[in-house]
Amino acid sequence: MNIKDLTIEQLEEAANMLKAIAHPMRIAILNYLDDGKKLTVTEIHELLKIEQSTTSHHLGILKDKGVLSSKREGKNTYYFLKHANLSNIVNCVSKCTMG
Amino acid sequence: MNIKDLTIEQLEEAANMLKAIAHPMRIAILNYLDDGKKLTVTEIHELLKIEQSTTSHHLGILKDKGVLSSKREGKNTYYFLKHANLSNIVNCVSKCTMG
DNA sequence: ATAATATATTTATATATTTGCATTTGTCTA
DNA sequence: TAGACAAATGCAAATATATAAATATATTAT
Repeated sequence: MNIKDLTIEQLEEAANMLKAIAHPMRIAILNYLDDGKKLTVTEIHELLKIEQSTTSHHLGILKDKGVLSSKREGKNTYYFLKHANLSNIVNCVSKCTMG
Repeated sequence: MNIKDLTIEQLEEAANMLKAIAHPMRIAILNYLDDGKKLTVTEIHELLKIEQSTTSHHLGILKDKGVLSSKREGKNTYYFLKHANLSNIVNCVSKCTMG
C-alpha cells in the first residue's frame, strides 16, 4: 500500500500519535525513555518537576495514543516506549532544534 | 550536546514543529510533497478538497514552523519540504497506522 | 482493618486550534 | 488601468487542549 493512499481514518490516527508527542513535557518524557528504559510516574514527576496529576495525565495521553505502554509492579507503574523506533521521531525533531 | 539536555526553549521548538505536522490534512499535504515535489496552493486545495483559505492557513502553519518553504512564481506559490528528512517523520508515523 | 504510598480521575478554568466566510493583497493579461 | 486569477489575512464560532487542585482508587505493610 502506498503511503499517499492513507484513508482519512489513518491520517487521523497518525495525527493523534504525533499530537500526543507534540508537547514540550511529553517530548522530555520520551527523551528519558530511550533505549528501552522504564520509569515510574513519580520518577518522571520528580525529574520534570511538574505536578503528579499532570504527569499522570501526560503519560495517559501517550499511552492512549499508542506511544507508550505501562506495566504495574506493586505500587508503581512503569512506563516505556511501545515501539523503539518512535524515539527516532523525537531524535529527528530534537536534532533540528540543536543546529 | 546530549539530546536529554534540551532546554525548555528547545523542547518547545521541537514541540511546535511536531504540532505543525500533527494534523490529518497537514500530514496529507506532506505525503504529497515527498521526493522534492512542489505544489501550489490551488493544487493542494483541489487534491485535498478543502477550502482555499483553509489550505493556505495550513501551509502557513507548516511554513511558519520550519517544515515547508515556498517560492512564488507568477500568480502561483509553490510549497515544498524544507528538509527532505522531515518526510521520514511522516513515513514513520504513517507506517504505524498501516500495520 | 488501618495507614502509607503510588497512581488515576474528576472537575473547573484558562488557553489554543480549526474552520470557513468575507475581504484584501499580489500578479498577470488584455 | 480594468478584469481575472491566485494566495493570504482578519474575524468569529465551535471545538479541543493544558493545568492543577481535590478526590478517588489501588497496592503494600503493619
